[in-house]
Amino acid sequence: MPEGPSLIYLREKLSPYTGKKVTAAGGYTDMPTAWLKNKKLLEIKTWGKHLLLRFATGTVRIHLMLFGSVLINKRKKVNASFYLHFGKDELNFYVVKAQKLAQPLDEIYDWRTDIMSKIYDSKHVRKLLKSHGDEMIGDILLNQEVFTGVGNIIRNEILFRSKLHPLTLIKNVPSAVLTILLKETKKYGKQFLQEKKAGTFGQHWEVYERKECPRDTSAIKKEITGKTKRKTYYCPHCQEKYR
DNA sequence: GTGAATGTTAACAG
DNA sequence: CCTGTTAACATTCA
Repeated sequence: MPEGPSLIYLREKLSPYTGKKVTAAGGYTDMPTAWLKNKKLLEIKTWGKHLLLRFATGTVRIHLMLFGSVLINKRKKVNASFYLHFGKDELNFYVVKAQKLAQPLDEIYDWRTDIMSKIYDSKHVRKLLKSHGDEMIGDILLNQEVFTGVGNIIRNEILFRSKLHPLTLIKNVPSAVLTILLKETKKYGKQFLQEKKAGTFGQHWEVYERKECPRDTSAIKKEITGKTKRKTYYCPHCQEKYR
């Protein structure tokens, strides 16, 4: 479920509950839940892969990690790690991490790096990249402080679409290529969201889980690259490694 | 039945 | 202390 665009979609599905009052809250999460009773859900926000449920006295931050899921007015057989009831309606969160945030969200989060944010600022991201010159582009794309909301699928797809090799050092990425990458990040994020909504997600991957490069039919490589312990899919033929 | 996966981090080893 | 590895997560899919 979770990369930045999935969270936007989730927020949309939960939006009817903004302004509604919580009648019960619980779950096996470590987070205390008693404080939520009779509180009105004021706002739902996201920061990358964080779902933020804001109440007057604090915010619930939910992370779906790899296995998380959310059901509205439905239940699984297993217990929810967190749930909220709004009268007859219920939101059930499974295998999620929930945490209470006390501070105002603007003090915690920099919205400029969130690829799905209205105020996403690619110039700012470019500036952040300067201090990571000796790291590899494939690694930095999963750094949530820099590319907030990018996950492994987005990472692989935008590297391919930018014809950029994951092992390229950030300082060696030509400025024009970086511009393309930043543009593709935003663009593919939008496409990801549209496909989620349309139910066609996964049908248009160009490199992720593909065997063959759609540009030149050469073999796609699948291996752990860089420091991040995640599988990288790339075309060694058309994704250039700049030195 | 097995292994891998859209993620993160605490715990541990060296 | 710093750095890297591993396990864990009331999972789910091919």
